[in-house]
Amino acid sequence: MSESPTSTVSAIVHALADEVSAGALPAGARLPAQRLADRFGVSRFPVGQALRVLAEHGIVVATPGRGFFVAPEGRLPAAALSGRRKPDGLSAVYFAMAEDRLAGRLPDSISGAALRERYGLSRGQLGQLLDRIAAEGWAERRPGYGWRFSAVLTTPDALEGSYRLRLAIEPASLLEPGYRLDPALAARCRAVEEGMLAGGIERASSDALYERGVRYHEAIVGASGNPFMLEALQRVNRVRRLLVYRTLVDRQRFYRQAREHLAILDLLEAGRREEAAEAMRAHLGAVMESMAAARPLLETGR
Amino acid sequence: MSESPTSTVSAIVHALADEVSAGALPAGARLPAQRLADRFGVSRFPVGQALRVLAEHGIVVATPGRGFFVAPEGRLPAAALSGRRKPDGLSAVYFAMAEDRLAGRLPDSISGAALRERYGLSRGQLGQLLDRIAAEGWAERRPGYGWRFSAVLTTPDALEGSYRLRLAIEPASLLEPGYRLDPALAARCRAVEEGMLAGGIERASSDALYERGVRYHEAIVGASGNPFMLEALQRVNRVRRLLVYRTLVDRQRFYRQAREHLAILDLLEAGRREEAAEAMRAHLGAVMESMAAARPLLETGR
DNA sequence: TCTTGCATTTCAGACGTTCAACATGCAAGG
DNA sequence: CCTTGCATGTTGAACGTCTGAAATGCAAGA
Repeated sequence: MSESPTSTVSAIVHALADEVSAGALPAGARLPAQRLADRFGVSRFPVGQALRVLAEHGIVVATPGRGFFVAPEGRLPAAALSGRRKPDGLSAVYFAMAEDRLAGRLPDSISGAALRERYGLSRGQLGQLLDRIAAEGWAERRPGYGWRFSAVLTTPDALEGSYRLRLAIEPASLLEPGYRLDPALAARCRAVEEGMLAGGIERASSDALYERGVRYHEAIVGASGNPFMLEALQRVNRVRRLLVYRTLVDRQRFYRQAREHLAILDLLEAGRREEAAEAMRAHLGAVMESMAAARPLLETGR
Repeated sequence: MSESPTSTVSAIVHALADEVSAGALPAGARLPAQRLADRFGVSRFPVGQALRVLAEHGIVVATPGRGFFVAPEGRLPAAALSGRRKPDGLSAVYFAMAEDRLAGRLPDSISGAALRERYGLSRGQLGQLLDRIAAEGWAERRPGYGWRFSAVLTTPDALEGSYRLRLAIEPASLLEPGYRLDPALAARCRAVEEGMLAGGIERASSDALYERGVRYHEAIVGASGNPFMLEALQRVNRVRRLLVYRTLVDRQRFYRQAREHLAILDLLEAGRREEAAEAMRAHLGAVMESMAAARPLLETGR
């Protein structure tokens, strides 16, 4: 606990905690470092560190000289650890910047030095951040010095445009030859949606609701096996998050969305893909309409 | 001529050379540095350098103390300069790397140091390159060290998948509300296509043919005003270039393409967008079929 | 033989420095 | 008055160094 785990190590820690917590790794299961290393695509070194961290939390037990095993009473601490991932520090700045920008607190044009000053970033951090933002399309380098924020995202049309792209891609993805929705994945999606209907919508933060929707749609489109379609959707979703932050969410409409998500899953699992595509079209159209109703909120600013 | 022009300066040089060559800037026109600087969004400094370069080429004349003017006989050297842009050094490595990868000369997994060694790159250069490649989706950082090339692009399906994304996006873009094709842009597109039919197809390199097609489609989709659709198309086109390099082009089919391009322009300018969308669908479908016929070539490797 | 634990080697990111390129203010001239 | 030319201040990218982290090889033990 004294050490601050690096990204790789903590990723492994959380992945294993998840599996123990979910019961995928039963108590007493052996955990050979080499096996785990292969699975995560890393060497045994960070795996060993991760196991030591897990041992400190009582999730696994170390038998000196013989290896690591899942602790008999490991599921509880695993569940505790599984929840709280440390938030990326840079992401916080990213959202702060997006918020500042959308609220009009950042000028159209600004130098990198000014941004570093404002957000307290090092050179490298600012570089990463702005590269990411530039890739998402809401800022670009100016010739010469500095950066220019593009006006695209501040217009109310932007959100609508993002939905129209989804309307073009998502139904089409369901009709891709070779479409195959993994049953296990479908079951997980179904469980999430049903959990939402059974009270989850009230409990979840609006951030979590957005995440859930994104994951559902990306899973459905990803099953098409067309990486270009999936990537286009992922990109538009990353930007859409910024826009959605500024709309008030009507929690009621998430019930309808969840039911529609389930209906689409039903159709897909029954192999009725044309109907599923039509349902997806209707679903997105409905979401778009309910969004258009909330549109005045966008224009008033914060 | 002795100096090696920086990117900003050479961009201005070529932009001005283009305008002089096209006759947009008539002989004797005055070229105030401040005006040009505002137009390009930079300061007077690089503009002054660019003007000096143009003076060396005889495209403009400097009247000491009074400023720069387009040279009476400036159009010829301008046309000469307008053609040959200096190719980005990093781009050459990029294509070499793509070529090596698609030909199987690069392993699935490789460390950054090995890549730097192989292509003679500095740390920063390799970073830029791999970030770009990662953004395009054909390589990704491995946890730990090194990079992993994704298998996606080496499969023959990839090219087909890229067309199916375009098939979803492009016709839809023509039906976007607010679609407006700038008449001047339409005229330029038309001129290019007609030039192609009138012998341009035989003269152009296959690289130029690809460029021409991309520009046409991106112009058409860009007129939708939906930045998400345009960006999705641009991204898929960047990757598609790599795949197309490995297919043999049948020059004959470009005649048919050019005619279809013109027919779509006709429909758009007549405001018959639904029909244009349908024609675009048919056009892409035809291209995809002719590509499928060439598919065995992809599988044999170089 | 397979495993862990340790030591060595390799690697890439962070940091600070240097330098070329750009912005800007000012003086001089048409 | 507007323009150019020059001098000064600012910015960001390239380079080299350094440090922490990961890969790898090897020995010991179950």
